Amino acid sequence: MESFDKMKDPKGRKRSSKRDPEANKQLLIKATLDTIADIGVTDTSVSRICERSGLSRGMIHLHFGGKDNLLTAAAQHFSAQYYAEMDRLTDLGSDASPEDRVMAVIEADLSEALLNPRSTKIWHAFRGIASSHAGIARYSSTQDQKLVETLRLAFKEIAQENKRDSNLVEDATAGTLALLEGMWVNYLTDMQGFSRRRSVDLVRRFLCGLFPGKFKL
Amino acid sequence: MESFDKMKDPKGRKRSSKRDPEANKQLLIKATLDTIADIGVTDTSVSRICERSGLSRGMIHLHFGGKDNLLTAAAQHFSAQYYAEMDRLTDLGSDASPEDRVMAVIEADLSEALLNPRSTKIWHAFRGIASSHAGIARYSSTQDQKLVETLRLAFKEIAQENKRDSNLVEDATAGTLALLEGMWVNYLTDMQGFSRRRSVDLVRRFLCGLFPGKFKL
DNA sequence: GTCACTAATGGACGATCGTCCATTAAATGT
DNA sequence: ACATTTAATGGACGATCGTCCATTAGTGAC
Repeated sequence: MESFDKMKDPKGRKRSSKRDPEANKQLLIKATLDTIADIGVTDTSVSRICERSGLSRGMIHLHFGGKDNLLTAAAQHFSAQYYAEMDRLTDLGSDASPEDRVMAVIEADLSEALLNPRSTKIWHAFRGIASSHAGIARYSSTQDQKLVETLRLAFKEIAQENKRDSNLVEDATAGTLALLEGMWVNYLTDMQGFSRRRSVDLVRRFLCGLFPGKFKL
Repeated sequence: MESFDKMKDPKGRKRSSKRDPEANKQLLIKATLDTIADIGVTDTSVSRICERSGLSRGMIHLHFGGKDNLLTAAAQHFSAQYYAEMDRLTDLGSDASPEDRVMAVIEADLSEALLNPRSTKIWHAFRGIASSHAGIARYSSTQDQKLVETLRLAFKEIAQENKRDSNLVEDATAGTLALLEGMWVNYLTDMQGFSRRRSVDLVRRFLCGLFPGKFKL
């Protein structure tokens, strides 16, 4: 009747036709994020998530111990995926100029890979409930330490050439992240009228003002 | 037994001891916003709102026709209140310099009157569900036409003195609003570590870079 | 093939959701 | 004073919520 071929894992072992707890956990997380992006957190219920994932209603309690934990896991997954993609997109050679490294972060953050309808909706949905959901709050901050450090270091290199007061580096870092936040909001509010190129240029222009001579054009 | 004095309206007529539909509508809106700030949109139910307002459960359907409409009305009220307060705080004399007018907007937006735990939580809660709630979406945009126009006009006056390309005014306007958005997010994320003065100075510094010689110190 | 074990199912459960309405209470008109 | 109108109440209603568990099904060991 049917071929009983076992689907092979990348690692070659384990992984049969049915029964794959880890895959199902990922499937539930995916379904959760898709549902949030589609109909909003408010209407995202256990039933709806299971319905979308094609799994049974008991799975959430089985694998995550409840809806709240699934939501937290989804937020964590989403955050990790964002920063992983950010890393991938900003992997310049180690000899890249600090300006280029800063601009790489900006362009990555505003690229379609990171800034798209799905991610913006999810991001703001999580942020909106973060203050009443401790688990999610941990993953709804832009203050990823590594990314902040990347910017801070780059700005430091730029600043010490034309030495200025110490706050410049901190202000440039915080200001850049704040500007990017604002761009995401603009995108969420009006996706049609949003222009990635114009947004990149706007941030660049602000940085050009902060570091005269740098970030030109 | 009891004095039957009618409480007098400012207008002197109408307004008795009980039965005040308009006041109850406002009470419900207030209770809705307080509940959202307190326990989040997700847990804000009809019962909880009524419980907080001290009114009966039937009132919402009676006065607003349903929860959704109440939420929309609350978003509208919140937005209107924000802009009214913004107006009040930026009511400089008509001879104020454009720089002062811009800085007034920035300082108002970051003042405790507008930026406080309650307003930030409500604001982001509404924004989070805006994309799945058409009624709320209309009131969760920073793009209040009047405020944008205020900034645009001020930047125009500044720009034409040291004439530059046409995009400068638009970029300064959009960038300022984006920076302020980012500051609100910073505040929501870390209220303890947030400094109003430093945030104002950060925005000023970016503008100083954009308009050399202006916005100094 | 049998057994032990774990993944997965889907329905039962009480709680709560939002809506609606018959009833009561207050204000107004005559 | 009484009738009319409108505000306000609070419980009934079915639907859906999230949790939990008895049961079934798939897997690996022997």
